[in-house]
Formats: sequence, structure tokens, C-alpha cells
Amino acid sequence: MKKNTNVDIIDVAIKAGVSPATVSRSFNHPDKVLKSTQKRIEKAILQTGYIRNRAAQAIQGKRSGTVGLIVPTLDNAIFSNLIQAFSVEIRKHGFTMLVATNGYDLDDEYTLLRSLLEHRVEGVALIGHDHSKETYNLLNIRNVPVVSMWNYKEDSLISCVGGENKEAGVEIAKYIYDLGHRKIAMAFPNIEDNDRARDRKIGVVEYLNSHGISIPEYWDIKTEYSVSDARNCAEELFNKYPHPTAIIAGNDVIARGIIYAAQAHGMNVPKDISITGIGDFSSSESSFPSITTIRMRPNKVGKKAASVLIDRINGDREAEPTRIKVSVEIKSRESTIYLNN
Amino acid sequence: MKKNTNVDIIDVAIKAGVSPATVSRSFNHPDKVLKSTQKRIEKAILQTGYIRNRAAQAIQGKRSGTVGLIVPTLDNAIFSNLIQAFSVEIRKHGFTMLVATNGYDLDDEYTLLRSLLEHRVEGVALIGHDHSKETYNLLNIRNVPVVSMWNYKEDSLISCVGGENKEAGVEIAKYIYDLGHRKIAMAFPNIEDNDRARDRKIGVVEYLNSHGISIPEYWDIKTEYSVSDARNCAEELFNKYPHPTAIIAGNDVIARGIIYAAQAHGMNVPKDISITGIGDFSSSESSFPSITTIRMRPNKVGKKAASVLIDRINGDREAEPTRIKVSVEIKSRESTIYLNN
DNA sequence: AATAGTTATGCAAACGTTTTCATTTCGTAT
DNA sequence: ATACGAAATGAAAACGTTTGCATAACTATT
Repeated sequence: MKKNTNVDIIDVAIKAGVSPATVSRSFNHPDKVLKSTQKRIEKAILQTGYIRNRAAQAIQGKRSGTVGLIVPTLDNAIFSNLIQAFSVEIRKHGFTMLVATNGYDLDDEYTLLRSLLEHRVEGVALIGHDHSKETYNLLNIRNVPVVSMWNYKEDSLISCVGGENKEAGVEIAKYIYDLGHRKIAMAFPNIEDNDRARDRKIGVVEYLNSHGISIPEYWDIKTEYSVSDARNCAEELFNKYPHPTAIIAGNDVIARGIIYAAQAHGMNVPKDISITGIGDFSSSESSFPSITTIRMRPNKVGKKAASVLIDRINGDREAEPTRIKVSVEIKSRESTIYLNN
Repeated sequence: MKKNTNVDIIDVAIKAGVSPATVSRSFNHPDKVLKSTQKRIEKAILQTGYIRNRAAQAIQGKRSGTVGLIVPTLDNAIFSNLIQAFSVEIRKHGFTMLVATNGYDLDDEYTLLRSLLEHRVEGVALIGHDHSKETYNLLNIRNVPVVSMWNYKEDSLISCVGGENKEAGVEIAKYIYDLGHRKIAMAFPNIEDNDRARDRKIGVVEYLNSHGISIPEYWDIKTEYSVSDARNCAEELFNKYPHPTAIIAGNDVIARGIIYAAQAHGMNVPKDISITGIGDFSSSESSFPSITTIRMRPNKVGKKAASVLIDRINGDREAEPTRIKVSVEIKSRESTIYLNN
């Protein structure tokens, strides 16, 4: 079997009896090439096993055919739905996705962004609005099309697609409050450098405060974004402190961990304790008990963010940021119950 | 703020008072450049805001600094752990990852592979050994370093890192059999084009058959790889057919869905029914009940596969495939119980 | 002090495309 | 048949690096 790492556009051109320019045009501006010529070129491509070289294309300074994505982690369900939707949509438009994870570290994010720009991605997608000064600066200087996913902010510096996380916090707090709960705990991750979690938590706290409820320190659980850590933290609460009648979790993954902890502790969810999430990831509806949560529409956000990004890539570089607010909505399910005493 | 999309290696060279060649060398062969010269170059880079152009580097035909990854889906926990580990390791060696999802479609996979090769990835990682003729052919013709993750095969055509999935099937079946279960159901996804699932299922069926157990059609559940579909399928089983005392699921995600179905049906896991997974994903240990499963070490596989791939990128192109078997091991947890009647 | 060997740097030719501009070909109206 | 505009194609320069070869600047050896 002959190895052909080296067949180029010229070989194809010769085989097809045309010039390299025409072959190039048949890829990039097919309408400018005669149908019959295209056929000959396609045949030549098949015969030679040619694979076009995007690097050589990218060097022209125009298109690289790639977009970059930086997410905190791939390790759990949190961003899975979102990324999958984003990836599929991006692909539809002929782009390939470069992915990097920063482990919630903003300095690392800057390095990753640089690395993506070295590869001349045509656009970049990030999560949320908490990014380092350097990151914003670099995006601005290079004038890269960029979209932030997962949190809506009406005065964001960059385009964004997402729900309003503070509103999500308010909604879930209101829901729990309206069910009659007054002894309420929270479980949130570190809110520093994480605007989504911060906004949610602020929403929850502000709503409860304004209704005369303040959450004591020992009911203000700090957890990582993982089922296991959430479970551990919740178990500590159940073992050491008075039990609340409801726990508001920062997202569905955390909620899940808390539910496991409650069940392991012999409690019934929701009879003994109501637990809520935020996010509505794909398995939240089918778990048992299913999780009462705020629907943040990860699929819609991912898909929409992809098209916003592509529009900006193809469009006006100087335009105002595009900001799309995806409505949030309470999904009432089995993990919560009306408190009647 | 001035926009500088266009500063190149020559600008840096001028600023630093050296030739472009020296700047280039300071990136790629720093040992060949005087320390003091490097300092001047670094300073010039900072002053100009230069970001090197990997496309122009890639065009030399040597390094692109990227590797490609094709996975069936990003949508759930199945590959999350694996990809995260792979991504982190790849990054340590200065590579950026191009990711594509094929939705378990092998024809699509071929198209994606082509697309990755257009971007001149230096290596490719795939899942399992079921790939189209065209895919194998293309990999061979282009002589791309490649590694297959998640399934070990001693005579694989390409390098691989993973556990022996058939063995995993045998182990879990043996475990359930040894607990005294004889009325056993299975829940697997479509095994066509999916060697991992197929091998597991074969292992289960062969072991049980050789011990005189055959699984009736209505206990041979076909499900998708999702919590929700698994739950639906299991609910159908519970509603319509005699109950088995144990269900062997194709992976932990499916097991989770079945557990939810059982609980929703008022059963206690494991008292009323034992349920097992395969895989041991990060949340399997901390769920309630925790899942008895086969540990397939996704983190280790991802990390190891990354280093195998990098070794092959840097090493001998004609070498025999590297095959690394990651041991599988039963993790006995709460979702199973000894059957005493 | 002269020579050989070593190290650091520069020069210029590649790498494989895309695109502008020029040219040819074709169809159509006269 | 002739001229004209439109459509298709070709020629060649450009994109921003890397690298082999040549040269210059040292170091060490005698």
C-alpha cells in the first residue's frame, strides 16, 4: 500500500487538467467553477487521495475552519449537554472545534486562549463572564469573535447566550419559600471566579433575606461540582447540625449528591426533606426522585451560542455584542414537597 | 486600543534586533539560541503582542501541535472522565485537542477523520475497534499515529489502551452468579458497530450459558446509552414481565437508569433486585445505592492513551502497534446482594 | 599567534494554499 | 458575421513560518 502524505493541490490540478487556482476555487467558491470541471476535479481528488491542507489555507489569514472552546471541565454532566449541542451546530457549518479545559483557573484560561489563537481559531466560546483582565484584553486587541455561554448579562463586554442566573436563584428560592419552607440550607461551590454560581447564590440569598430568612453559616454548604463531594458535604451537615426542611443546591449535580446523602441517611426525599437543583441536565428528569430544578436549556444555549458565534465570524467585526437571554423556568418535580406543619 | 492581528515573526525579529530565523529557533530549538538573545526576543514578543502562527508552522509539514479525538458522544458521563484525562495529558505535552463527535455513526466518523486530517493533526484517538473499512484504510494510507481507547485487543490493527471488555462481562456475570442469582436479565445498547458493548455482552452471555443459564428474550433489554432510556426500558420490563432477581447493565449509566426505575416501582435495591454496571464512572461510587460495577479505569485509560499517542507521534512510524491492557476489577458495592432463598 | 573546532546567527528557499489581475472562451444581441 | 459583456480559467504573488547551508564569532589547543 503506497503512502501518500504528500499529494498536494498541484497534483490534483495536473490530474484534472486544470490549474491549482481552479481546484482551490472548486473548494471555496464552487459557484465560480463550471460543473463539468468540478466533476473532473472530484475524480482527480478520489484518484490521488488528496486531503486539503487547512494549515495552508489558514496561512492566507482568512479562514482556518476552526473555533475554540474553553470550558472549566469535561469531567461531569455540567457542560456535557451544552458542549454536545455546540459541537453539533458548529460542525453543521463546516467548523472543527478545538477544546481546552482550564479547571476553573482563570490564569490557565488565558494561556489556553493564547494557544487557541496560535492555531488561528476564527472564534472563541467561553463559559460565563468571569475572565481575567488579560483574557478580555487579548480578545479585544485581536478582535476575535467571541461568545460567552451560560449566563446572560445585559451589559456584558462580549456577546453572550444564556439564562439569567440571578433570576434562576430567585425563582428557586421563591418556589421553596412558597412551598412553606423556612428552614432552608444552601449548597454552592466556590463563587469566586464563577459568575454563574455567584449570581444564583445572590438570587437565592436576596430573595430569602427579603422574606425574613437568613441562612446560618452551618447551613451554607461549600462543595465542589461533583456528586461525591456534594454527598460528603451533605452527610456532614446531616450528622452534625439541625436538619433543614429544604436544601437549595447550586446545580443538579450537587442536588443529586445531596439526595444520595439524604437517602443514605435514611431520609425520604421529598417527605423528610425537599431538595432542588438548578440547570435541568438530561438525567435530572429521569432520576428518582426526579429533581425539581430551574430549566436553563443547555441544548438551546449551546446551539444558539454556536450560531451567534458563526454570525459574528461572518459578520461585522465592530458590531455591538449580541446578547441573547434564554428564559429560565421552574420545573417542578418529585424532589420537593409542600410543607404542612 | 490598537488592533494588531498582523504582527508577525519579522516584526518581532526587528524589534529584538535579530533575524526571523533566530526568533523561530527560540521557539522550536531554544537550546540553539543564546540565553541573552532569548531574553531580548521575549521582550520583543511582549512589546509587540505577537502570537505565533501555528498554521504557518504546520505548513512546513512537521508539527501542527494538534491531535484529534473522535468520540461517539459528549452528551453524558460515559466518555467524560476519559476525555478529561486525555485532554489534560495531551496538553502537558503542548498539544491542543480537536474534538469531533460521530453519534455512533461509522460513516460520519470517516468524514470527521478526514476533516481532522485536513487540519493536519499529528495524531488521532478513537474509541474502540469498530471502524469502517474506509477509516482504517485512510489511517493506514496517511500513516497517522493513532490510538484506540477503551477496549483491549491483542491483535488490534492499531495501538490501543483499555480493559478487556469481554473479561469485564465474564467477571460481572460470575459475580452475580456467585451471589446465587439465576433469574438474570441484561440491559445492553445496540451492539452493532460497538465492540465494547458487544464484547461485554458476549462475556456475560457466554459465562451464563456455560453455567446453564440462558436469558429469555424479554429479559434481554435493548436500550440507549442514557439514564432516561434505560429507565424507560426497565420500567417496561417491570410492568410487563416476571421480575429477575438481578439485572446486568452494559454500563454504569444504564445501571443508574435501571436503579431509578426499580426505586420508582417501589422496589428496594438491592433487597428486591440486584443491579450491576460496568465502567465505574466517577459518580458510581457516591450514588445511593452505590453501584457494583467493573472498574475500567477511564482516567488511567485516557492518560495512558495520550502518552502512547505522543510516543508514537515522536517515535517510529513503522513500529508495531502498542497495546496496553488495563486490568479490570470488580468493585463490589451496595447495589447487589447475596440471594438466600 | 595560528588553527581547528564549536556555537550562534543570518540568508534564502521552501511549505501548500488563496486571490488579484489578466486572459481566454462563450453566448447573445446586433 | 461582429462586437460586447459575462463567465471560466490561468499565472504569479503572497501568506508567516522553518530549516539547510553558509558565515561569523568565539574557545580551546598547540
